[in-house]
Order: sequence, then structure tokens, then C-alpha cells
Amino acid sequence: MSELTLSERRKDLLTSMMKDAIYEAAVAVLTEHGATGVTMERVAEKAGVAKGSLYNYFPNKLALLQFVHERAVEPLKQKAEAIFRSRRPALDKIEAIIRVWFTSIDEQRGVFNFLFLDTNARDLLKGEEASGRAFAIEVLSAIIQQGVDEGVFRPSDAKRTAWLLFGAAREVCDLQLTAGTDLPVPQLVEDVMNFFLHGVSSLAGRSPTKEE
Amino acid sequence: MSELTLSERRKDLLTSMMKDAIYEAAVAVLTEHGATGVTMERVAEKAGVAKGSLYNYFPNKLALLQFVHERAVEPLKQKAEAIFRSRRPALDKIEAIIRVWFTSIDEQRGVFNFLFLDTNARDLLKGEEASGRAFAIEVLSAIIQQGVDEGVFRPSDAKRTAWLLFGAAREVCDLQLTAGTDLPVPQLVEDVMNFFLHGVSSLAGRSPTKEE
Amino acid sequence: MSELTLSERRKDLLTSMMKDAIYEAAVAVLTEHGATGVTMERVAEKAGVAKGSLYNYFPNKLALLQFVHERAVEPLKQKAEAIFRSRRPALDKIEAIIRVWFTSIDEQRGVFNFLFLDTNARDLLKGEEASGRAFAIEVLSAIIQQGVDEGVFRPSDAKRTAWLLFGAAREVCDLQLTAGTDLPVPQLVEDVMNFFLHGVSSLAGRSPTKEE
Amino acid sequence: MSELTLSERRKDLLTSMMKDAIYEAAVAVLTEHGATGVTMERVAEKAGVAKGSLYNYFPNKLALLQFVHERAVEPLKQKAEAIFRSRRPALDKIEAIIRVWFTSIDEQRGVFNFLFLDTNARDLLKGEEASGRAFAIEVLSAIIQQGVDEGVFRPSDAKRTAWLLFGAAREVCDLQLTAGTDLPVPQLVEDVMNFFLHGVSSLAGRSPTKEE
DNA sequence: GATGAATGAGGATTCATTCAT
DNA sequence: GATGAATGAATCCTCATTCAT
Repeated sequence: MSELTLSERRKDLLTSMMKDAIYEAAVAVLTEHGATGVTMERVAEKAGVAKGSLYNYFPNKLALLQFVHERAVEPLKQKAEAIFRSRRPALDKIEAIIRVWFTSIDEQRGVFNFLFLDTNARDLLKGEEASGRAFAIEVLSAIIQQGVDEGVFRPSDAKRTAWLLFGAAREVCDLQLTAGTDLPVPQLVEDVMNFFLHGVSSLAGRSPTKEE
Repeated sequence: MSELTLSERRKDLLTSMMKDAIYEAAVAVLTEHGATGVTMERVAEKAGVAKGSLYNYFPNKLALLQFVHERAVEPLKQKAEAIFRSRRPALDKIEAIIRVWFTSIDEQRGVFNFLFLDTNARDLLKGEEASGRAFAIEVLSAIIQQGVDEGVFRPSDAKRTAWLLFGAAREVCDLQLTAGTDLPVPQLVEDVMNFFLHGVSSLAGRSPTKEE
Repeated sequence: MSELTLSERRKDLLTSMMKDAIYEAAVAVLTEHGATGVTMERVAEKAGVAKGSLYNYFPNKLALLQFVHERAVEPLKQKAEAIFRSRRPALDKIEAIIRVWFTSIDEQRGVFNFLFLDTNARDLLKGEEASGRAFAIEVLSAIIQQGVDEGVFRPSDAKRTAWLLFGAAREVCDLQLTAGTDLPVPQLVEDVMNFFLHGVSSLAGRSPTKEE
Repeated sequence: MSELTLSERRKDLLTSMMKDAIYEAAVAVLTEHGATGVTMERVAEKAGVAKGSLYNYFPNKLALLQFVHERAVEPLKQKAEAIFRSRRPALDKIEAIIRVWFTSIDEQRGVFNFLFLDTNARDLLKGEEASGRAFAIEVLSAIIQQGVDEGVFRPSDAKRTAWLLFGAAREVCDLQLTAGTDLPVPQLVEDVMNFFLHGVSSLAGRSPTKEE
């Protein structure tokens, strides 16, 4: 039934495993040396292959990094999209997405940094519309709009509000990663959600623009 | 009274002027070519001196960049500290600081990016306790604590709240810089402050941790 | 009578077909990418075989190129030799040979260039006494001698005259190939023959060495 | 009176000497390893400098090769142009130019090959209108036209005739270079001129196109 | 025999740093 | 102190050749 011969499938499998290995190696190098420290040499060494072999799987360094980016972002995008599409209150969705992010930090410290924070990466991957950042803003923005429509969030420019939320969340990630802070995820999520929802004012939450 | 001879002071003055020129050149290169595009060659050329001369003022590239960082952050730190020390409500202080940031973006796009956003810079300057970021968090944190003490802000972990605020503000800077957004500063400040104070919830602002 | 078993002959046949395919592929690559653009990879791909398979038929790249050279030159040599052996006036033979060359350019632009013009090839194939060039000079030389003997050509060092003729003809090929000139073959032949026979002098053709 | 300071002139001199040295080195490598054997590494080594130093004088390999080409062709062009402009019969001019070529071969075997013969070089330098070949054809062509106007040469397409002459001469150069032939220059010149003027026919030189 | 992934020696180019003048 | 040429390690990429399957 399959349109692929056995050997073809086997080849695909091997290729795929190799790419996996390269991915892992790249992530390790990323984690260890930072974005600027990623050299084909190092990746090859980490992956236990010869430098030239990398070029059997990726036409050049950029393509390799794009693959790493995509592969790392993909699960987050998947989850975010699933959450986005689910039928729940906007508030729940936001919380869920943020939880996903914070959870995944712990799993992929090095890449995450690379993906969302590194400006080098950004330059490098400029034009990748698949950018984690752009996608995140997009989704958050839509959910915030949903929240506004539901009457749960105050009316606002959804996009700009999404920025702010994303910035706050990103900073938390950043600190967890670079400052070595190590707070439990639920705590982080609660903090961010509280901040996001009510801000810091102790005053009874009047719709601020109206009453001041 | 002075312990320096005239010629010594003159020398110091020249040195200082030279460093100024190098600073300006570095900033120009930063703005023009981005963080990875900073080469000693380019800096020297922009400064109108020979490449080798840079090494009369800085032992190496890292030191030069650290100087740039420090010098660029300094005025922001000064202003932030002045605001911090002034006798005003915490809320005003926060708003003032944020306004300073947003204003200075427009003035120094290139450096600002480098200072606050570029992770390369961060790697490079790792350990620089003078980091704009660390300092910013510090000050914000203290002011937030003041606000809590004044009863204007809900009690919270001041440091973590400072993160969140900083993250949100930083993201706005980031977008202004990289996405080419070009909103007026007062607008940006208002957005951030609203977000910071009241969050997005449309519900009467109950102290959320208490009532849930 | 045959000393080869059936399977051996079959093997030879297969080998031969394979070499043919490789030859065609190499010519295609030569035509498409030029002499420096010939990689084993490309040849294999064009031939529809795996890179490694090439090494079952040729010990290395040089051998492959030598084979290509030889096989491409062969028909020209055959024709030249046939013409050479035929019973005709020297003049006719020369014209016939030149016509063969010019005609074959159109058919095999890529190879021809490689064979006669490319100095890389020459370096590569250095020592190949089978060189098209050497052979051409040889044959021309003999025919010119015949012409001298016939009294149709002025006495001269046949070899050196052959050089000159070959050079002129080669240049025409070169221009047709690289300059993209596209004159009809008969025209080209006439030009060269005229030049070869009478030169450019408008003076009544005195035997120049005698009368000066 | 000079507009350059002493040190500037000195610098220029040093730069010039360095370029000379690189030129010599490149020619040596060219001679020794052929056009494809020219690597920056080898040139640097031959010149006795570090690889990187070459890039202080040429932005890249192509520029270096173009410089070599130009510098090698320049004297030939100069002489050819001087001859072209002089007031003499076309015949003399042609002979003079050919003599120049044949003489210079002996002086610069390696480069000459590279300049006029190597197709790699041609690819590399494609677009260099300064190409020795193109220039040569140009000049020859003009002189031939002069000869026709003078009534000394039979009417013909000057350009095409120039090709043929150039081809014949080039072939002689080629053979001197690659075949290691070592005939005296005057002999070579006489051969070529005879061929060029009268061709090989022993018949009284009728204007062939007219009388046949 | 066929395959094509793996190899690693090269090759072009960049750039921080040194040092003679 | 100023200069900028020289250096060479580092980096990306290519490609002929080998070899396990």
C-alpha cells in the first residue's frame, strides 16, 4: 500500500535520525556557546560526525539554523494553536499558553533562548515568517480580542496589549534562563496572570481611562 | 591642590576626548551594522583614527564594548536614579522612568538595541554588573516597593513585579526598534502604565489573591 | 571461437553501455557548467547513477575525463584519417577536414571547447598523446606535405604551416563557441581556405621567399 | 610642489612594491601550477607573506587575478597601440605587433599562457573588456582595414581576417609555450607573415574570389 | 555491482591583535 | 602616541574518494 520501498523508508528514517542528531548537537552548542558560538565545526563535533557531513543534510549553515528554529518552535506553535482553537474562555487560553511556554523553558533552555531572545538569531532568521515571536503575538492578540468580545477584558488595541503581555512573559523566561532563577512554573504563571489581569494598582479596578 | 601636573591633566583630557570619539564611532557602527557588524576596523574608520590606535585606549574589543555599554547606560541610570531619589509618589516615578526610556529610544536606536536587547551584548558583557537591565530592575523594584508601602500598589514580590514591568516596557522598545513601529511616546507610556496599573480585566479590581 | 563466455560478453556490454551513459552525462555537464564545473556529483546525477558507481568504471576523475576526451576526439580522428587516406588533392582534403571541424562544433559545443580549447583539460590530459590537437597537427602536416609534393602548395616546413592553419581554424571555432558568433559553416570554411591559400596580399602571388 | 606628503609617497611606494611582489608570486604560481592551481595560499607563500596580507592589497582573488591580467597585458597593449598609431604601412604594423608578441612570450611564459590561452582565466575575467584577446583583435582588425584601404590587402571582412591572423599567431605562441619549441623569433615572425600575406598556394596569387 | 552517506583535505575570506616605524 | 600593514586562527563551504550495506 505504501508508495515507498522498504529501502526508501529506511533511508528516510536514517536521514531523519541524522537530522535529529544534528538538531540535538546544535541545541547543545547553542546552550553551551550561545548563538554566536555556533559553528559548523562545533555542531559536527557534538554530533559526532565530520564537518562535511552536515552539508549532506543542510545546504548551508542558515538552513541548519532555520531547521533548528522551526523544529524547536513547532511544538510550541502546535500547542498554542490547539489552545487557540479550543472552546474556552480567553482567560483560560492565555493562562494555558503561558503555562506551555514556562514549562517548555525548563525543557529546552538553550534553544528557547535562541528562539525568542537572541537578536542574532533574529537577524539570521529574518524573514522567517515562522518566527516564534511573530506567531506568539499573533495568537495572543487574537485571544485578547476574544476576551474583549467576551467582555472579560477591557477594550484595548489587542495587538499592543499582546506585546505587553508577551514582553512580560518573555522577560520571565529570560530571567529563568539567564539569571538562573528557578521558581516553580505554577508560581510564575500566577504572577504573570495576576499582573496581566489586574496590574499592580491597589485601587478598586475602575476602568481607568474612563474615570480619570 | 591638584596632584596632577598640567601636562598630565592635558593628557587625561585628550584621552577622554579620544574615548568620546571612539564611543560615538562605535554607536554609529552599531546603528548602521548591528551588533555583529561591529569590527575594530569600522569603529576606527568612523572615528577617523587608525585601527591600532583603538588599542591605546582599550586593551581589546571587549573592553571597548563594555565602555560603550557603560557610557550609553550611564545617562539612563543617572536619570533613573534622580527620579528614584526624588520625592514623589511611586506611580509618578515609574511613569517618569518609562518615559525616559521610551524617549531615549528615539534618540539612540542603535545603542539601545545593543544595550537592552542584544543577547550578544549580554554574552559579551556578562558579568558587567553595570548592566542596564540589572540596574533597571533594581530601581524599578525599589520604586514598586515604595508604591506598596504607600498603599498604592498591591503587595507583591517587588522584584518579580519589576521583571514583568520591565519586560513589557522592553518589548515595546523592541518593537519600536525592530518592527519599525512609530507610535508617539506619550501613547506608549499611557499604554504601558495602564497595563501596569490595571491589567486588562474588565472586572472591578478586587485584590485578586485575596478574593479568589 | 570467442574466448569469452556469454556472461562475460554480457558484462562487457553492460560496462560499455554504462560508459556510454557516463560519457553523455559528462558532455552534458561540460556543456552546461564548463570545464571547472565538472564534478563527479553532477556527472553521476546526469547519468542517473550514484556517485560511487562512477568509480566502478573509472579509477578516478582524471581517467573519466581522459575517456571523455578520447571518445569525443575519436570520430574526428576517424574522419580526419579517412580523409587523409582518401585519394584526393591535398587541397580538397584540407577543406574537408576543416569542414568536419566546423560542422562538429555545432553538434558538440561543450565538448569541443573542452577538448581543443580548455587549458585545464590540457593540463589534466597532459601526456595524452591522443590529444586532438597533436593528432590534428599531425594529419594536417602530412596533407600539407602532400600538397607541396603535388606542387599545389609552396614549399615550407609542413609542420609549422600546419600549426598556423590549425591556429586559424581553432580561433574560428573558439569564436563561434565563446563569442556566440553564428556564421554558417560554408562561409567559415571559405574564409579559412581563402586565407590559408592566398593570404591577404593583393599583390600577384609571387613566391615570396624567392623574390624578396 | 608635490601634493603628497613624504610619508604618503613612501606608503604608495611600499604598496606598489608589495603589489609587484604579489604579481611576481602570482605569475610564478601560474607558471608552476597552471590557472587552476592558483590559490591564495600559494601566492602568499611564494610572495613570502601571510595569506591574510593579500587581502590588504586586493579585495578578493578575482581582483588579484584581474590585476595580474591587466599588468601583464598592459605593456603589450601599450606597444600595440603605439604601433597602431604610428605612420607606417599596415604591413609593417602587423609585422611589428606580431614581433612584439613573439618576443614577449619568451619573457613571460607563464602569464602569457594565462592571459591569452587559458579558458579558465577567460571565465574568471569574463567581462574584462581589457581582455588581451579582444584588444588584440580590435587593433589587428583596424590595421587590416588600413591595409585594405592602402590597397595592399585584398578586401575582406577585416574582423574575420583578424581572427584568423590572431589564431595563427596565438597558436605559435601556444606551441612555443607548451610544446617547448624554441625557434628564434625572427623565424617565427617570417613564417607567420608569409602565411598571412600569401597563404600556401603556389599559384600566382589571383584575387581568388574574383577569378573563380 | 550499486549505492550514497561519511570523510577530510583544501580553499576563500574575515578580523582581532601585534608591532615596527 | 599614532599608524596601518602583517599575521594567522577561525569560519563557511566544496568535492574527490572511500566503504559499509
